[in-house]
Amino acid sequence: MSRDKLTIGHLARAAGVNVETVRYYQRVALIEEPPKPLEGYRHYPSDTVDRLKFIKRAQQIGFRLKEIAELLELGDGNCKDVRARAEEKRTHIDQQIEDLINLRETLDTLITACQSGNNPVHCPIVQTLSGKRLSIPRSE
Amino acid sequence: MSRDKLTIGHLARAAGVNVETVRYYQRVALIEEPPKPLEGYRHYPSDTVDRLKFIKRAQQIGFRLKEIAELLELGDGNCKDVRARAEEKRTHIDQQIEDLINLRETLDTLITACQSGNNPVHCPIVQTLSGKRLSIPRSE
DNA sequence: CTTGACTCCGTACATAGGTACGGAGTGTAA
DNA sequence: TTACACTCCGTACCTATGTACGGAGTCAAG
Repeated sequence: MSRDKLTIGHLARAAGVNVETVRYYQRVALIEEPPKPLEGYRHYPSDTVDRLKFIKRAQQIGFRLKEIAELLELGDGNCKDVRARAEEKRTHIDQQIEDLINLRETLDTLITACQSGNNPVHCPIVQTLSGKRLSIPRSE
Repeated sequence: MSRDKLTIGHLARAAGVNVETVRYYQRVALIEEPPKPLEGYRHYPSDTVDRLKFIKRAQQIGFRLKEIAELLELGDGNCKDVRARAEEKRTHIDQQIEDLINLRETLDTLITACQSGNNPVHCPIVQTLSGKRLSIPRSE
């Protein structure tokens, strides 16, 4: 399997990304740039399609490119290390969720005050942001 | 009240921000740059301290500078409009929370598979990201 | 009057993840 | 063979939110 050689355009279409994105990933060493033949275009092994899809999937579940690069280096056979990364990620996501929930509560408080107060001259939200009322939780 | 005139350094310290940040806010028209006197330094009204603090508080509850600029333009006395912005923001935060919760579940599934499977050669996480197992929810 | 701290101003750099452009070379189908 | 699509390559640009730098001017204390 995986015998085809692709040009960058075919590679990009196969993986569902932009050609420029492929070049960008080469620049940041996420994928390898095949040598340029003396004449003609570069040939990409079709494995690279999988690698690109891997990258996109990992991005979707919240890894950033730097982390994905590490995952790819760990590669297969380092299950424990990979799992550790995923767990770190999970902890971080958890914190983000908590922060957002706090934020939502603050907004709710403001919105409610705004609806009930109905003071057209001194909007409670503006008042609060101006530091004259209520309190804002410290940020993350 | 608010009769003092401040130099940019005093302004920045009073508001708890960096001098460069003040300049930046001027560049993006979030605060006004007072005219430069023929000699000496610019004088900032101390109201600007409040404005800077407003900006920082609004940032803490999740508004970005562009949105804050809009809030400041709406200003006081437009309670309904301000509330509408806050509600939009709330809706968006809600969506973010939902996305993150989905993401967390996906990670949990992967982590669990990784712990129970314990296959050192084919890490379930790597397998999944390689598109050979399970499924990843589409992103936001 | 000198020294040190501060301001002014334009510009570059930083992060993260790309996108866009322009000119030159190449591949291919009619 | 000509036209058109594609590649190659370097570079600039984009969003968002600032930070850093360097040289010149200014202010205030001693």
